[in-house]
Amino acid sequence: MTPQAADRPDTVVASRRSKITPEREQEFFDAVLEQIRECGYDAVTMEGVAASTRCSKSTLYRQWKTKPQFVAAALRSHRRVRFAGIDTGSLAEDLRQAARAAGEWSGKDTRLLQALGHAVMQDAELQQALREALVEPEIAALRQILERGVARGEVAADHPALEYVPAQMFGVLRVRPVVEGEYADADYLVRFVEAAVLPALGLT
Amino acid sequence: MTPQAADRPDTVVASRRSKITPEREQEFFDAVLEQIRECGYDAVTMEGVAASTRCSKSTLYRQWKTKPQFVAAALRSHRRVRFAGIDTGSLAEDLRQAARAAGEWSGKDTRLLQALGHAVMQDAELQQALREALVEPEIAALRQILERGVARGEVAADHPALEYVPAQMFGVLRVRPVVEGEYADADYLVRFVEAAVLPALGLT
DNA sequence: CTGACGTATCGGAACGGGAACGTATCGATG
DNA sequence: CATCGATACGTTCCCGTTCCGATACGTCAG
Repeated sequence: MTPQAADRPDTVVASRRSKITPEREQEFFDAVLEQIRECGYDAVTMEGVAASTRCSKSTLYRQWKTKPQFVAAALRSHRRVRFAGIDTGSLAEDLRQAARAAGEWSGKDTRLLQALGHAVMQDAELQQALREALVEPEIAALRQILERGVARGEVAADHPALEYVPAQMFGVLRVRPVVEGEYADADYLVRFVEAAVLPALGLT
Repeated sequence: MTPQAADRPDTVVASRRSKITPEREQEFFDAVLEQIRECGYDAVTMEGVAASTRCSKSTLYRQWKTKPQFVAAALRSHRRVRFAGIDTGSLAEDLRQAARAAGEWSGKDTRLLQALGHAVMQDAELQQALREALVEPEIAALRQILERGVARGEVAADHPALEYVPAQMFGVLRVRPVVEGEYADADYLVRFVEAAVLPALGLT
């Protein structure tokens, strides 16, 4: 169960009949995600991605059988946890930092989530890829922050507001564009945390 | 600037060479909105709407020039304020009632908002129709509830949590399906109001 | 180590198939 | 006699496939 040269034969063993370097692959992924953000999932075309990356449709279809699979692969490559590594020793400060981190999110991934929000209901693989890439890691990281606060005794483990914190953060993030017409930036989110989240948790 | 019979000549002046009664028209609107909820905006077809209402495509295109205009008309006909008429004399109770009202929202209009969320970025008329039909009236009604609470002295007019209440309500409403995998029902929203919103406003 | 050769992959382009928009025709009907 | 429903049509668009020449990688002889 410890394949070393077997599963990644490219860099060392070389050969690699595919001439697509990981960097090149990432260009494809970046391009399709960008087009999704701009035009929505349905409006994205393989031709468009091919054109914008100056590759051919054949190349894309050689690597991924179908458009949803291609998009799902792009999403999986996108997995990154932005709330990770936040641990200041204070729950209030952790949440402020999380808000700040989420603010940089704002434009890019919020639009992605928005654009894929409904397309996801049609394709199970897409659904799972989206959750695993953008939603669950962040939620889990946020819950960890809260649990550490509970462990330090800053909040009671059964405090009723606890369970709503992740939904609140993501909710405000996603909904401000609709309600106020502009994306939620770091400032807005930090103010929100201080005005609503912390007081609800009893952290003054 | 006060055309009365001119812009709505149908009901009273009647006759109207169009044989489409307002009830029939509403059937078209209901059908297209339902299909949008199920399949998303892009996947909705005029043929599908025609089939499901047993009318012909020609009939639809005689009344509305294009698909976005048709959908926009359907949205405009959908305008209904669900938070209106809430006035119990207590801010906390008003907010609980609003949460309950929003819970019935949940399935139908949340899915609609989700499905149109990105299509709206392409067509300005759609954008405006969606905001006027589903978003602004509810926000305005919610703000009125808050203002009455301020007027009664239940909350300070400059309480920092005030401005975030609408975004919080809508945010949690829209995001719970993504975070927890199920729609936000009335119970969930009322618990949320009591656990998070009211404490943040200092209403115990 | 070097240089030529075979071959698999690449990019380009064209193609078939299908779906949906929007138009047009036509008979039926009230 | 205008409007309805049905149907067929032209157009456009995109998915996914296929073919072809060009290119560059990997290999091996010298």
